[in-house]
Amino acid sequence: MTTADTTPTRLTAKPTWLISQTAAHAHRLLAATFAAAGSRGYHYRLLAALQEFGPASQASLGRRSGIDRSDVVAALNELGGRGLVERTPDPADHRRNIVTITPAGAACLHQLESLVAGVQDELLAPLPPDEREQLIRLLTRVLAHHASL
Amino acid sequence: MTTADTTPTRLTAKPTWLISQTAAHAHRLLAATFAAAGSRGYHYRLLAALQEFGPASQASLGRRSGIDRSDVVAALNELGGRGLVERTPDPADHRRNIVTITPAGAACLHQLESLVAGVQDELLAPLPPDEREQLIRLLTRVLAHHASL
DNA sequence: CAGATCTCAGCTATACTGAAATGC
DNA sequence: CGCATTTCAGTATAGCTGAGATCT
Repeated sequence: MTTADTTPTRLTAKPTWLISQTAAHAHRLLAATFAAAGSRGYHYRLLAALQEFGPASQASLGRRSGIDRSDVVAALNELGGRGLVERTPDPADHRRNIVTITPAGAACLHQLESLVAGVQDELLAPLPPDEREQLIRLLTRVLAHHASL
Repeated sequence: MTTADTTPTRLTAKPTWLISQTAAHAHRLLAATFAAAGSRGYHYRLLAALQEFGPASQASLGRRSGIDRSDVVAALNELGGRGLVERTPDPADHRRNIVTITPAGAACLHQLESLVAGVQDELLAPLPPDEREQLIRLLTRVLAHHASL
């Protein structure tokens, strides 16, 4: 019993199991990649949102990148400490901070972007291009359905 | 800025994002379902492995259900406290415990099983049967590839 | 001896809740 | 007033690591 143990088909046949296990694997790949670059997933997501839509409030950033308001604070503290973003009070609405990506932040994002692209390729290695597209379309539809409740 | 904020296409186009977000949603559904039944994911996985393969050592259980040796201990403590499993020393190998599912454990698993089936249906609601099969096959292949390294 | 097993203590990332302070 | 924003403190799960004690 020191070697192979089989996983119950009750589990392996279930979509939730397949998705969770695949996500866990993706997370391992991403976490290792980000850690090697001194970052983590939240950093990449926030920088990407800033680059694509420009300066924004923290609440808006959180909604765009799917990160809780509470975790946005901590992640921005880390990014700010590394000089990758800047936080300035919004003169038009004193409740808000306006978060801006710095040139160093854009450079960091650029580097992370190519690393992340490599992970996509590694994760979907066993699938040819057309089946990768199929998988992407199916997952997109599942997500869209649950987002538009 | 109080309402809709769009997610960057840089993120939404990436398989790792789609899979992680779908997994997060699946996890929310499962966690809520398990919590309502006074259990959690690890409990279901362990009970399923016990039912499908019969009594086993903790190490073997962990390998079958993909749970770390360390977490198996805690989860079995909880299951044991509720009388759903029994832990007895293995007379043939004094390092091991033999874990057995009790009738109460089997009943609990039966109940969880139908709840979990409902979650599968809810998660894949937007997909017709043939596309559900497609998604299952694609994910199975991805997982198989990374398992057989 | 090497190696497997069980247990405990602790860690990280993700995701989330509640509440306070402030401002619109 | 209700509501949005930022912040902090705390919770829970999943997935780990390291170490010790015990046994094959």
